[in-house]
Amino acid sequence: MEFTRKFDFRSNLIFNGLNDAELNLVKKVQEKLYFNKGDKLFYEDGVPTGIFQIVEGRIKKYKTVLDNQEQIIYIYTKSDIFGHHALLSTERYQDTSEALEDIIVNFISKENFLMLLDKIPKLKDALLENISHEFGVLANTIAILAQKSQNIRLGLFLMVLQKRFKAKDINSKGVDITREDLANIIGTSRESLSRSLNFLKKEKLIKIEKKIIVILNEKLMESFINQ
Amino acid sequence: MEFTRKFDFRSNLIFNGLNDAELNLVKKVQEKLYFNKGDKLFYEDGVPTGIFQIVEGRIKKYKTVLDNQEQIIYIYTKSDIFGHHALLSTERYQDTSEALEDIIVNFISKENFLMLLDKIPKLKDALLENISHEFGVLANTIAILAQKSQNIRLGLFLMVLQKRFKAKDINSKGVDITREDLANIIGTSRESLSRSLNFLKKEKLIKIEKKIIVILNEKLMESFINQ
DNA sequence: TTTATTTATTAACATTTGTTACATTTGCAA
DNA sequence: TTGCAAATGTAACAAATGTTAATAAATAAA
Repeated sequence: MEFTRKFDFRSNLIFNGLNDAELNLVKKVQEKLYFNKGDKLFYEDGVPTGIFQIVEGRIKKYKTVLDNQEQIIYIYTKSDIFGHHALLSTERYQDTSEALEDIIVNFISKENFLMLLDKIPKLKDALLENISHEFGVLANTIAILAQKSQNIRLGLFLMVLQKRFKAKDINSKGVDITREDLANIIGTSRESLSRSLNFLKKEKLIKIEKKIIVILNEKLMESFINQ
Repeated sequence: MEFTRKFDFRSNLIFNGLNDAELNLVKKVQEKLYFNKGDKLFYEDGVPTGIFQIVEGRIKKYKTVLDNQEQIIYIYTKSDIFGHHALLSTERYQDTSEALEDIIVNFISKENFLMLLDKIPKLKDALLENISHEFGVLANTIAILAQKSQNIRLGLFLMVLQKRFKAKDINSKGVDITREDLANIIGTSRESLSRSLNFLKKEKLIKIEKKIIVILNEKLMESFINQ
């Protein structure tokens, strides 16, 4: 399977198969919401309120471990849909989602979303397909986190993020993300992450300009990751 | 949320809401299959053939990383259902499933399963609920693997496995699993796992009898995990 | 601008984990 | 049983990562 697909949720495709009438139904119940950088759209253990689709900006979804540790599960970008898992599992939110910058999202309340599921049968199929795919993405993530060294984990997630950011934002110059967040993606500390960034720089696999990390040669990086 | 539930797929509940007529439909298309220890029920990258429910025995589901590394994603036990993700995501199998002992499974072919989905609408809802829940389980797993030390990872997965094995098998005396498999669950080497097992023994959190690992005091182990 | 505050980097040292090599135990077949 | 092969355990050393503390750079506030 293609590299990107193995680590990408592709949740933006959920509404893809709908016809115009069905899309109008969706649009009718969407509510545009604005959040500031650092705002939390929902909290771990909170009661699910609805689902979100990003119009502009990025959010991080993370789990808190013992109050002082944070593990980022995914960085969502423009057009991605999230928050549906908790709704469909009839459990509480399993994670927290927080805006990485000022963002705009389309919100659909739980009641409206369940109504849509009722009126548009193929939506259920699309969701089944999407969540099953996302399950595979998390399984891939587990394998990488558990089996790979820090340098390789970093290289891999930098590839994933650069491709994702460039696909969603024509102006993206590379991976612009705080070191703290990047450390919480690959499961290490800020200090130790710095060391790994230095290693990749020394190997001429990346450069850093104004804190933005740029992969210099994707082919080389891929062979580094697969070593 | 309850400790066990956070790490348990609960896939055995998928057929739970069905009435007698619907259950009969399911039974009619189930085919009993026998596998020997070490047999593989399906392979990573293989075309999905159908779904499986364990009648007797256990299987491990794992991903292969670069031919020489193996990451176990889950240990399935009696009554668990698996193999549905690949079918629903319309992708290839994302992992390999292998019998840990001689096993019996009920198999439902892809065609029959899709027929069941068509004839029993609530089955789709049950699957949506289950896979959404499983998504949360994998997210929890990621957080533990990425954020916790080896000793704590070991303690936690021993708890999860002991509870799972005892719930499904009245005769279970503890965690009976090869060291290689246990290492591939917590993401370490056999040698290093030995060291961690020794540590837990020294702390009087476990004992090992005839290779079977037994947690001596679940309360104590829980507070160790949450330190 | 200047200053304050946050964020990032670096270095030194401690701890954990990986690796290699070998010893021991266990399970199974002859 | 006996002997062999596989699985498990141990020890010593190497490498990777965690941690603490100090410095530097970038950003926000005055």
